[in-house]
Amino acid sequence: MFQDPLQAQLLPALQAAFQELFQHALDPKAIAFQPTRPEFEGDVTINVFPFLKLSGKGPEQTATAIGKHLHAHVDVVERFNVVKGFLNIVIADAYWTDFLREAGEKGILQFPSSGDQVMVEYSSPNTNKPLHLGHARNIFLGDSVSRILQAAGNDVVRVQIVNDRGIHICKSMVAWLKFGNGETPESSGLKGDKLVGKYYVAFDTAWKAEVAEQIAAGMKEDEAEKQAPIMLEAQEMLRKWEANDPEVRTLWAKMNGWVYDGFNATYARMGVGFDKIYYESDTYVLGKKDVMDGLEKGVFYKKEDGSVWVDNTPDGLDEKVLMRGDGTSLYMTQDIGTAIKRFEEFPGLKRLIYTVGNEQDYHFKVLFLILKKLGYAWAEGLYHLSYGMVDLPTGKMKSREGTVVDADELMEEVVQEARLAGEELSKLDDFSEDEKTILFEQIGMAALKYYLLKVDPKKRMLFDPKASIDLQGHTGPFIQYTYARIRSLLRKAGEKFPVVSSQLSGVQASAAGQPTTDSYQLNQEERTVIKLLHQLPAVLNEAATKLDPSSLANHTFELVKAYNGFYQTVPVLKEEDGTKRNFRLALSNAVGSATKRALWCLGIEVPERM
RNA sequence: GGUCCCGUAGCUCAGCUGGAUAGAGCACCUGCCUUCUAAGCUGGCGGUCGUUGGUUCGAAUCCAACCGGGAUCACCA
Repeated sequence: MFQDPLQAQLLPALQAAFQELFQHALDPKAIAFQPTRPEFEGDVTINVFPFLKLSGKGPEQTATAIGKHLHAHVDVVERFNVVKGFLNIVIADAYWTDFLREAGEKGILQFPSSGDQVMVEYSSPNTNKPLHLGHARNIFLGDSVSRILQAAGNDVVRVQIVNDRGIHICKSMVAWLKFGNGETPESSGLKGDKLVGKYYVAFDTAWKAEVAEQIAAGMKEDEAEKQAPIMLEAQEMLRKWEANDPEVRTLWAKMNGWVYDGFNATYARMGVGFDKIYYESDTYVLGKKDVMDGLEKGVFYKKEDGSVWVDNTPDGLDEKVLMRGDGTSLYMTQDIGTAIKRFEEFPGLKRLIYTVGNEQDYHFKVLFLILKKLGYAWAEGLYHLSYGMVDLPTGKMKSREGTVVDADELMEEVVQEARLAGEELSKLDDFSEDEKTILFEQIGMAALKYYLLKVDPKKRMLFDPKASIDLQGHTGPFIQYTYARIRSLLRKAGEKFPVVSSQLSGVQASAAGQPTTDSYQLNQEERTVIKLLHQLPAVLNEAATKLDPSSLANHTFELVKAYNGFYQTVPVLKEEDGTKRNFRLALSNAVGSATKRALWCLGIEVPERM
């Protein structure tokens, strides 16, 4: 469990002060430390309004008394001032310089191992069509949350469950047999998932034509939709699949194989991976036994037609069917069985996080409740990482209307845009073509990932194509640029002051070998940067707790923004005072390392130059 | 209709365990490249925090109602 080291010093001191001054105990939960607003002097502010009832004194009096006591008893409290009920505390420079030294030595964004194993499920596509923008939000979110949990000390198992069976893939198979003429990814040059998606669309087109024909011949619409010959073929295909028909199974395996090749190429470019992949063709048989067990235990009940239900009305939900009357399974049946299987396979698992869109909020509420009712203690560790839909400026994405944004095309576009912008700046003349390709890939992907991750996951968001390829302002490339400038600065420092470069991780040694942490006086810009750096671990902790990368993304932006202000106004290499220069190099180094690590948590790479 | 989520600057978003004069980016206007990378930095413009009421010393933040937008409530996945 992470605790802010500064608050760890101040909190007990504050409680002791209050006890001594006013003879009352302060509830630690009632105490809120906040960063002092920039218009006042101070680093940490304590709001004493909530304590007034206990202190029996006015706000100024209370704050002043506490301030004096803290100043007298806590080393790091340099001085304080009181504005109304706000006690603004100035923390000693030595505290910040000590922190910076540690940050340089250890890195601040890797917490000690908790030993907890956490499973994160994300992506989980169907195999009948390529990945799109909606998947991109899911995948970047799941990947980033996995990284954040790892940085916070957890052992993370990344999984996805691929929906590789069902009517959807049969549709692609039927259409491919009818219209494909044996087309393959090799013969067509099409990516496997794109090829299969093409036949899914072809199915839909042919089916619609048949429906229109039958309606023209006098059939009712819903009847025509069900009775269209091609639809009957797809259903027949599904039956054969379930009967293990060898021909159907072979075709199914072949086409799914194409899709996986395509998905893997997309995942590779996204920079994400999985430790284990579940397939619904394996898991769809799971759960029936568990439902029957629940029935025996009296957790579920059976209706006259033989279907099995759970009554969740006492919990404010509805009744839910878990198994059909004919004994065949439903989505819920499989999900129950799959969850149980996972905890059997990974007995050490503490938590299981499902990254799934918020249209399934109800489904997961019911699923988790059912597993609790079945008596599984681990059900407390289940969590639905629910995220909002991605809208386009033109409205909702609809696959039927062809308004989906393809993930591969999207990535290609942002990378091309990065190339255009990069070539224009003509800063990269000495880059080889290969180096440029890598750089533009990094920049484009940073733009895309940051754009999708900076927004609170649970909120619906708008995808503006123009803004997503922006390289300026509140963007991933802006942060990368700051990092590249820091790296450049440090490279030059290494050339000009070779001795210094070996000491960058330590602030303590000046050119003369004298310790400087005790006496170093921070200027305004240094102080601002170092405080934001100091907050970063708490932000990581919050991101890990809330499973929300956006807080980390936003704070990292604030940090590098502050650093840019420092960089612009405070000389580093040009500083003649060796102590100051070393300190500023160490500060730059620490910001660079932390930035790199924070971006890593977002799945974003950093270039050494750009 | 029941349940859940959302509504903050022209646009996109922070802030929401109640606290000081509500922030950032984009856009628009302005200044800064003979000095460490100008993919940067400065300054300016821009707000009845959906509405109304309540709780409180104090509300964008909590509560209620209403308005507007969305999701969900299948023997689909």
